[in-house]
Amino acid sequence: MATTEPASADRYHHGNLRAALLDSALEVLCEKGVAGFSMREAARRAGVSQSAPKHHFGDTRGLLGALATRAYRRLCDQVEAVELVGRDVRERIAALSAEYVAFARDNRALFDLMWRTSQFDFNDPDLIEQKHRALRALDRGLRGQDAQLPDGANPARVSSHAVWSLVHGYTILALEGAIDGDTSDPLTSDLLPAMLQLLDVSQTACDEPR
Amino acid sequence: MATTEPASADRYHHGNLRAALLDSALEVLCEKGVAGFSMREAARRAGVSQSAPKHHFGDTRGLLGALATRAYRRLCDQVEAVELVGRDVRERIAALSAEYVAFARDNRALFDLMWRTSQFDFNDPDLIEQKHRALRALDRGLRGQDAQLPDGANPARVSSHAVWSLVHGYTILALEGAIDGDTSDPLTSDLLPAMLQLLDVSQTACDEPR
DNA sequence: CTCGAATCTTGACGCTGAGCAGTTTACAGC
DNA sequence: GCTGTAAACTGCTCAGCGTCAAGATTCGAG
Repeated sequence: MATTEPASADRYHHGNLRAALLDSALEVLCEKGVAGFSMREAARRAGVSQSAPKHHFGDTRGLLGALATRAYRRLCDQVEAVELVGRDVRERIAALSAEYVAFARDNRALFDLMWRTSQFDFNDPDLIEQKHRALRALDRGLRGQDAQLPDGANPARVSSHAVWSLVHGYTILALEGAIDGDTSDPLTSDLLPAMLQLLDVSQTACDEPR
Repeated sequence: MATTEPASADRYHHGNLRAALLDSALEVLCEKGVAGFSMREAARRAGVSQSAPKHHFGDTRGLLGALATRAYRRLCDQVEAVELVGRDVRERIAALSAEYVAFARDNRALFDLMWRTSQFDFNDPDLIEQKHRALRALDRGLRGQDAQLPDGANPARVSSHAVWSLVHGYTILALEGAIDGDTSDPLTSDLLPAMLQLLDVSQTACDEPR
């Protein structure tokens, strides 16, 4: 549980409470979902009093924010790991999409939390940075063939946003059961690849925006 | 407020409490969001005791479920209204997409609720029916040129699911601020149409599912 | 060693959802 | 018109929640 210290049970100062609380909070979040989350429960599982989290996270929103920060970091890491492997555009996009869906499936409550910005506030600079880092990594990885274009270039942006929107929408709808996709293994499920095939990522589009 | 009866303030039996509670609950939901929703508050605004809702909705999940049912019905009605007008495939899809985004923008808390199935249970047959009705209407409207195909036909399904996924994903990401799209007027904003243009809804796809 | 700052506990307040007993009303049968 | 039963609603109670204030304990710089 504790990362560095054994933290013998009866010490007044925990030593590594912030990390321990994040762990127990994640546990609670996964079990009970965003709606059923409770800060007291997280504190209880970390073996500290109910108001111990206050000093580290302020309030519940702060704790959830810290959890979301960690989630963005992990997603970004996984995305970046994939990105390096693939070479061909379609192949890379397919791999990234599968990774995205897999992340959502394996960290469902966390994935839920990430796109519910009303649950936490964005005063924490670390949160902002990690979120932007993840978004940039996704945008970079999901671009079409003109991936080398400077950041402001429109067509590539449209393309990556389209792919991301499609994958994100599919992820949610499939997990919610609105679409009959097989989320248990998005790699072998053929619905997402078939849909991506409909997206012409090679064309630059925007010739006539209307 | 009350739909049929004036319900003079001091009557023991409200007369139309179920509808009144749905109204006040919607009001609370819009103001406080899904997370800050409170059944007591809804009862308070309807002018009845805290436990009055129990008889009509059971518990909070039941109330939220009833709210979601109404939301599905409204979405379906709006979708069906659009569907009849457009004739050309792309034109119809564009109109439907704009309608979808507009609905989400104008009923944000409600839209949030609709895709959070963990918040309510699906024992209510009315809820199930309205949701299926809405999904079928969307699927019908968002199909490509082969819209006449029987329901089991795969390619049309893939096409409509792709469009829906893209629009749904865009809606969420744009509303969450992750994408710089203009949700204030999805009709004139050019991001969504540009993305839809990338989706080749005319081709039947699925030639090689891999 | 000392003293301030950081960390954690205890106790309290008002809020929430939920269950239970009781009160008031509507209504069908006579 | 009367009565009994079911429906609709109230009031009370309980446990759990987030948050705050005050106090106890420990750390660490000087």
